[in-house]
Amino acid sequence: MLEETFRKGFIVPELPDVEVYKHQLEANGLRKVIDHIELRNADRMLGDTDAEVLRGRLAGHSLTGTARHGKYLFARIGGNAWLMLHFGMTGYFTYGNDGEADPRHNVLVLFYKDRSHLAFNCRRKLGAIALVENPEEFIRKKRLGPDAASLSESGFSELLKEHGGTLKGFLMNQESLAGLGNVYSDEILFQAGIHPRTRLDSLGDSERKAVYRAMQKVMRLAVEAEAEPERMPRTFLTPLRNRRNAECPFCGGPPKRISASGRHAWYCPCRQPEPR
DNA sequence: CTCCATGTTTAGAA
DNA sequence: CTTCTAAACATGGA
Repeated sequence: MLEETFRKGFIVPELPDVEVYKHQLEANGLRKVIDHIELRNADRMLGDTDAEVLRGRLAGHSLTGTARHGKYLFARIGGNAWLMLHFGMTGYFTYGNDGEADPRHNVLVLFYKDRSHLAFNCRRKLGAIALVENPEEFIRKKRLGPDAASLSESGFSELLKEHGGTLKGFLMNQESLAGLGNVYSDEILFQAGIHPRTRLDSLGDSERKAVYRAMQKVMRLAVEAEAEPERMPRTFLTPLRNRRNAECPFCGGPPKRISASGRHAWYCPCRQPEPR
């Protein structure tokens, strides 16, 4: 069996990507005994977690379940211990049999007794690896907002009313809403037909509802496309980012790029008019 | 060689 | 208090 790489190239993991990683972990990494693990150049990603303690908690044990909050993935080790992974800007999994291709920048490899292995590849090492006792407490300590995929429409509307600033900033701030980053916040606003610099206090009920519906739609379709831009619907803006001669799927014109909330926001004026 | 992409943390300004 | 901006981190690609 060939090495199976689930992600290649330059992809920035956000909620839909991490949801896909969660499915990969569930399909390939659970209920098999880990023989040993390898940590490579992972010191700065481990934070307070002691490498030897992590080694001891994983070797000889199995992962028994998964959880996700925002961009954080948790794998249950058993008892009161979870392995927490954050994919930063360049993280992804590979899975294969021992002795096969071993990509550079693997920071954590779980070698199973059945001679397969699951590797966490993190080229820029801006992600994180940790041993966590209680995911809920971890989420509280990080001050993360509610998971974007777990909110009801009314819960989302209330959340919008509790915060200020711009829509783009709200969607990207993990403390207001957990899971979305630069790429998907743009996609949601493009699908909703609302300008990224729209202020929260100027939104009406119908606009709050439109953002919620677009958020649900974008996340569902992105996961269905396994978070690969080229497999997303033709009406998505995401595959056109940073592409030369890109044409808006609705008007044929070139999408625009502006600075918003410290990032480059892509949008199209044909359906996202300047606010006020 | 420089600049850029991105998430998160931290610092500081308004 | 909130909101916004910018730098730092790592590293390959343009």
